[in-house]
Amino acid sequence: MQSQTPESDRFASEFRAIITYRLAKTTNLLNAQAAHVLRKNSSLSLTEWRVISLINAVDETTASEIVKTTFIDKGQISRTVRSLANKGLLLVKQRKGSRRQMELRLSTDGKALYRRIVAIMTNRQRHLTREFTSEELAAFHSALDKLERASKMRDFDG
Amino acid sequence: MQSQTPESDRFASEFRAIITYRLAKTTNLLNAQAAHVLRKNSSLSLTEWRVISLINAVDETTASEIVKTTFIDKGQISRTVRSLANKGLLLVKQRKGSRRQMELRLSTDGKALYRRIVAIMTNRQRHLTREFTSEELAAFHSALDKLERASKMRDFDG
DNA sequence: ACAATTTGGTTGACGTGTCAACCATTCTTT
DNA sequence: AAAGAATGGTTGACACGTCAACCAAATTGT
Repeated sequence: MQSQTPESDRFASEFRAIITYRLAKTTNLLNAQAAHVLRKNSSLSLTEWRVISLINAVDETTASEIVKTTFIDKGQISRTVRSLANKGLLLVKQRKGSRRQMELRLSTDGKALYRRIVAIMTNRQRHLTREFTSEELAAFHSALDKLERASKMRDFDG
Repeated sequence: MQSQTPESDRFASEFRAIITYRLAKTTNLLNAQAAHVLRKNSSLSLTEWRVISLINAVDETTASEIVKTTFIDKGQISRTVRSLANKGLLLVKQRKGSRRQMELRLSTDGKALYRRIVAIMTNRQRHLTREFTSEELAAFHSALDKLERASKMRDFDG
């Protein structure tokens, strides 16, 4: 092996400095990794997996609540919910006292699948954060918080 | 103001801890912001903008070099290059001594556009990192490096 | 009680991302 | 010099994300 920097060096200095570029690249790599792991161990897409773990976490929820927490598109959630229900992983029923809100829960199969996959994903999470001290991790989260707040602004001309 | 957590609290604790989830969400918010700013000030997509600034940085390059540095899909780069060339922002010519490699440079229009947009994007970058000390910024980059390295692993079952 | 607004969810159209197959050219090996 | 492998780039098919229009139910204001 001759060099472990796969990146051409002419680009490196300029672009490593641009935070959004770095962030997008790392996120893409991590999402691709997650998608790969999911494909290998299930028939879930990344979004499906996120929805499943979200529902598992609170036991029972609605589509709109998922939208509010994840910022994933309404339409995408709607379709993902249907696809999970079709696969028999999700139970959808009218919320009592409402003719519009849908109560979402994992089915028995859904719970079993969740348990199987979460074990793998927890391994992954451990692997990803292996080199982090807990201070580093906290600092990282706080940096993401700052960026998230700063992402609300829309105008940088004027 | 009554509370600055827009997120339903039932989800918060579980999910804030999952680093890839946090990362994906922040990246999506930032990408949406960038896309919005670009739409408002130009007719460039985010990928087009990235390709333009990449080319600007090195003055002259090829499609495959862009692929290697960005990890953006070959095909997508190919189409983006064509679309930029059609808009007159990019000059594409056969690299001398090769009948296959294409030399990519910004046209005069491309350079002018770059200068106009980069001013806005630099404002944005400043705004995004305003609350960061330089140590925090360095720590953040180093965290991304670690994650990037850890993203190479593919198996977490076994 | 009525209209106006908001909320929960679905759908269609369209743009972007991703994968794999493919072709022509160049490099390596023999 | 020919065969095989690697490289640079294009294309088509398809999955996924994003936007806007829409509908029905629920809430608010008068």
